[in-house]
Amino acid sequence: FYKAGLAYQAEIPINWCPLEKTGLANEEVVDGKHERCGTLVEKKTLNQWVLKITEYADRLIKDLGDVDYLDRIAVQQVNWIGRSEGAEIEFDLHGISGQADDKHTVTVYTTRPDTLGGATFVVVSPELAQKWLDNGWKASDKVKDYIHKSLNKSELDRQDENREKTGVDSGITAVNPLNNEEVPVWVADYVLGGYGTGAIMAVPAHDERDYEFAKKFKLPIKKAIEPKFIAETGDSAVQPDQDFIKREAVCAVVRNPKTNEYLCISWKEHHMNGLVTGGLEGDEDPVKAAEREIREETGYKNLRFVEDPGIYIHSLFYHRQKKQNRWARFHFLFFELANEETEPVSKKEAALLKPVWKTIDEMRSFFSVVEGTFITNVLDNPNYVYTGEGVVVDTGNKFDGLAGSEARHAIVEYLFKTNKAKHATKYKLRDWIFSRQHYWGEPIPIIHCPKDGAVAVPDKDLPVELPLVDHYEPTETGESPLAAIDDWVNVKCPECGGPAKRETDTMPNWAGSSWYYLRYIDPHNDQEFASQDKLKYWLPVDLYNGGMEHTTLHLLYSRFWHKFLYDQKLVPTPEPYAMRRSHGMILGPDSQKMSKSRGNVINPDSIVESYGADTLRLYEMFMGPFDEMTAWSDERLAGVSRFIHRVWDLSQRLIGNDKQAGAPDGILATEVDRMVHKTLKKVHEDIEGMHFNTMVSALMELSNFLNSREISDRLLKPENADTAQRTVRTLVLMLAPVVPHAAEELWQELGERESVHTAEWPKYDPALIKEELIEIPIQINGKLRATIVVAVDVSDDELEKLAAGQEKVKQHLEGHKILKTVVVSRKLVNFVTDTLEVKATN
RNA sequence: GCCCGGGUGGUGGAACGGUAUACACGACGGACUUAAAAUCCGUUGCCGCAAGGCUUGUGGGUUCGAAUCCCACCCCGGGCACCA
Repeated sequence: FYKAGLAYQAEIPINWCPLEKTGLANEEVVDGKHERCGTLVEKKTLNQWVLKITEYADRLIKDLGDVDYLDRIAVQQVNWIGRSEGAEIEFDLHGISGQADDKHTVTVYTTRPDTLGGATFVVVSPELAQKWLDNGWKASDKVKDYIHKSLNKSELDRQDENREKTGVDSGITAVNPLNNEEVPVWVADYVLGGYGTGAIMAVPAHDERDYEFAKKFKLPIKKAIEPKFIAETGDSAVQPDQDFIKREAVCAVVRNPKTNEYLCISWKEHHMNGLVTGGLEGDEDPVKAAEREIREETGYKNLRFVEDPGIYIHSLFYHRQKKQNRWARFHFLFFELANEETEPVSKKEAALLKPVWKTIDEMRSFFSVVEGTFITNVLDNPNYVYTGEGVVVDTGNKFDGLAGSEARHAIVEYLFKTNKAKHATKYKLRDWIFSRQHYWGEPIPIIHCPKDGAVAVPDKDLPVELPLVDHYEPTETGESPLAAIDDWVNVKCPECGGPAKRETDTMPNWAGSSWYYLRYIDPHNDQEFASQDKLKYWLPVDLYNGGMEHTTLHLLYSRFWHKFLYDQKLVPTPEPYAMRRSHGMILGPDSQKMSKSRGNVINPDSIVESYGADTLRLYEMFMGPFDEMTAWSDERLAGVSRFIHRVWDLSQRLIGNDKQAGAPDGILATEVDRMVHKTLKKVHEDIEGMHFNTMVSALMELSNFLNSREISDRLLKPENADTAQRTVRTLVLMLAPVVPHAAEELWQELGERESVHTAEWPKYDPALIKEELIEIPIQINGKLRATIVVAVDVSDDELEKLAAGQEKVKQHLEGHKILKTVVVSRKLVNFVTDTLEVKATN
């Protein structure tokens, strides 16, 4: 990695465990404590080796398309990498001296440049502010104090604060490049130093975090966009090839103060439910227009105008009566009912729609218009912040009317001309901190020379092995314990031959686990980690199953590592694992996670001791879907054990029938073969789909079938020995994957000398599975009323006739007219009658 | 808060839009036994003597037909979490 330019050293604040005196990876810290020892974690800045996994971020996302991972695993990987597309925008700063490069600017990262007009302040992270201080910014003591305190906050402090935002006015101002407005710059630790540029433009009108901060510190809130909703489904979905007719309109929110319900409208023709709305005629006063619409549509005439909160939304829909695409800009106006007096509504309106009163909760499920959720949110929450897409307003007509990505693009392009903005892509994924200060772990093969700097250990001296020591206690300084071992540390520089020192940090556990599967392919090779031929033969790994706890870090590191080797032409595939699945967890008998403190731990060894490994294995396969959690149950375990005994006894009896006299029972053979091959098909498919629980069910069903009095009596007759032998062989082969030990013994008893596990997997014969008779359900109005058994090749007409002739069916059809008959070939018959009413019961 | 899963009998769980509750556990009844365990046979979604009715978290929708598809909501589990 180092030679390829993908490893570097940096001063990095890390989590430090004061008890074990070692740096910790983020994943070793839980709730501010070291996961292993429970010690409170501290912050410490150390010089660390780091691998540039972020350079592979895009490929790690894109190549997920070429592999078959369990959905949620792929999704978790994508979320963890956290790619976001946005823009970097530069604000000029006033009132700062000595900032980096004397540029006196701050660059912010945003995914929403379309909301730039609503940026009423800028927030920089304490980390960035500290940099400014280092570069000579003369901040007030209060500001310096805040920066200092936030940088020294431990993980626990950060979480303890319950997310109450803190911050301080820096005294600096910034110029919004879109409208040249001068806005204050604040320092606050809700902005992360490690993400983006470490600074943001705050748009309180369209970002919940900024809104919270603005509220707390009484900063201005300015609207930059008006919500835009497009109907994409249902009756009013916009027609793709039609222009939009734009209308200014009002939307009346009418509350009945007595009941706290709101006046809604239900359109009769199409399924559309919303509020009272209407177009503005000419330069009509909006309040007047709203009152007129309320009267016309609902008849309520005594209204009290409450307020105009300045809410406008854009709603794009298809107007069915007018047959046109509409783009309505609704002006929301709030009214209360003075009294419930109404006047008659015109016939025309009454035919179209009817008024209904709904509470906010009822509105949620009632509304079918696209803006429905927005309306209930606004009514429900006085602090509702709209963060969705919208139409840009208030930019002096430069960008007004544009929306969404079009607006974002236009604004960035415009600012790009004056070097004030550019498109940028950011990731949540950070580079991989690769240093540990343990004794254990692979030593990082670097030699530090005062003259040549960090030099890679020459290939011929690899691998660097850990020295044998009596003690490997940690040191006080944060250096690896290896630093104290002089004759190991002190070496000659491979470049200049002068005195130099080995790197004493070691690699994390993840290092080895990133590529162990490659070594498994060729474990005795002493020339290379594996031969190219063997790698070509075996890679990629066909199926990698592992716990969910390794679906982000280990899996991501491992894929990165493999891709690096691929780039170095050391492995033949870009991805290590073709398929990735994950098993669920087995919970204790109390349905809780197993843990010593709960005392609900099941020890597999004791199960093996009392029931045997076959029972344990089969039970685990049977207990539930492979990838879901299930609670342990001793009773069910015993049930599985009983099954094994039954199938064992059955097999013994079948094997015992090796006499061959008389004419075999052909009907029995057909029946048994059909069942065996049906099971074979199911078992095969279930193994492929990893549905092991139903695979075991199928085997149980087969066993029950063969054990039934009717079948087993005949199967044990000497003349049917061939059928018995054939059956038991297939049965044993199918049992082999789930009860390997018992199956192996039975296999030997069948006279085989090779292992059952190397025997060829049986194939099912589709011809044997074919049924001659099938059972057909007969429904009336979708309800099962009878079943009939018919020949497989029955025609639809015949089927209908047979169905109609059934006694039960006749009974239920009596007095009803058949409106329609649905016949699904060889599947089902459904009679639809004139009424769904059922005969009254007395 | 966001992103994934999931919600079906007393229990674990089955079910290409087409007979809901396969398979197993438990429970109940019976056989064998002096007795118990083990084993074997039978019954077992709920209501009802029955005919029949009801039932897949809740409420709507699509369909001849929905556990399954669509919308809204509730609950449980997991992951991420001030990522702009």
